[in-house]
Amino acid sequence: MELAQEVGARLRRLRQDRGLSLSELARRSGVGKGTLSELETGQRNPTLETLYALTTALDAPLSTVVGPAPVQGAAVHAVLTDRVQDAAAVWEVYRIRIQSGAVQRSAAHVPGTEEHLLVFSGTARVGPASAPFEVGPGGHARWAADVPHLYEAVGRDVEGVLVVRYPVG
Amino acid sequence: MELAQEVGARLRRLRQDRGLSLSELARRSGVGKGTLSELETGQRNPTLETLYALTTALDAPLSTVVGPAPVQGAAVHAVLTDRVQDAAAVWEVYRIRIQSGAVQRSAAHVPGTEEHLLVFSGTARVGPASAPFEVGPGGHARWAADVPHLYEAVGRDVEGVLVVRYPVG
DNA sequence: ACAGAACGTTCTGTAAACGGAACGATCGTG
DNA sequence: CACGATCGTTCCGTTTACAGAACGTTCTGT
Repeated sequence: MELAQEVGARLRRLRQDRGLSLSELARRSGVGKGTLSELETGQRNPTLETLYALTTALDAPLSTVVGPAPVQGAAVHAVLTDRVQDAAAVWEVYRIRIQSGAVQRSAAHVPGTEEHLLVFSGTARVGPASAPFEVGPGGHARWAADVPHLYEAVGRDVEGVLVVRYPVG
Repeated sequence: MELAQEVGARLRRLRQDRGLSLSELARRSGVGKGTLSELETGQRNPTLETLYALTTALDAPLSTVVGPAPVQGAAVHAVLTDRVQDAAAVWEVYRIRIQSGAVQRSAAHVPGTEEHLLVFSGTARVGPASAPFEVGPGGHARWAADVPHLYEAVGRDVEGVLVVRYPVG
């Protein structure tokens, strides 16, 4: 998808999630109504100032509209917030939400891959498919991800941070 | 600092870190040399397309130039990558680097505050000032931060993720 | 059914972001 | 010392992102 279209779609979604009309957001942000309409439909290439005015009025960080796209699975919704590489390994940090009512299974990753989960809220059932374990709010789990593993929310949805480490190469 | 100036300064720094001349980056990114010069000095309000062309040529995510500013302390360098709030608490996720050769001390935070550290590389000495402990690569530590605590790198610099949880109010 | 208001889109004139050319400054190199 | 190459800045004509007006459409209330 075209960059401007992607950003426009995210803006529109963000605005609608907050129940704002296009006219109302235009008023609050000081951005022209016409400008906003064309931005949301991907017909314009916004300036930094305009994006900033809009995300501020929407009470969202700029990264919400320009950041990487979320990864969506059966029960897992994740967005990459950081990525670090050193001589031996790559670390990827995801903001993760596990939705209750479904189980997400993941195949084995490259040998040496390891995952960490830090739970903010809810209780998760994660780890190797053969022996998963539960982690509650404030808890931490670590498991080898070079075997099949799964993610599941026990009861309410789970919010947290997932860190994946895999060897470089 | 003005937004355009802040972004300009980050672009300049990013380019210089890679040892590129302004002319060379202009050539690689397809962005006009004059445009780039004025951007870096904060005299222009870049469009999304221009920012994208530049960060792509610099092999950096867009968030590097539009993301939040780093927090710098005696030994700790941290940037906030995410912030989540629910009914009971606020969670802040930081990419953290602890530089060796200095100890960073932190006063007690609000009661109920808790910190987690996930170490990517290096060995950290962290936790309550009265009883710190060591965490190596791939390790995880958790401590109460409502008492004085400290951060220190043992040997080489430490890279990792720091998560701070504090009660809402 | 008809006002009136609010919605999102399209139009219009202006300000400014763009690429590229011209410029002086600072290098190495013969 | 020239000479050419490359640096970053300033200038210029074109393109386009902007704010605001004008527009057709969809509600809501009397």
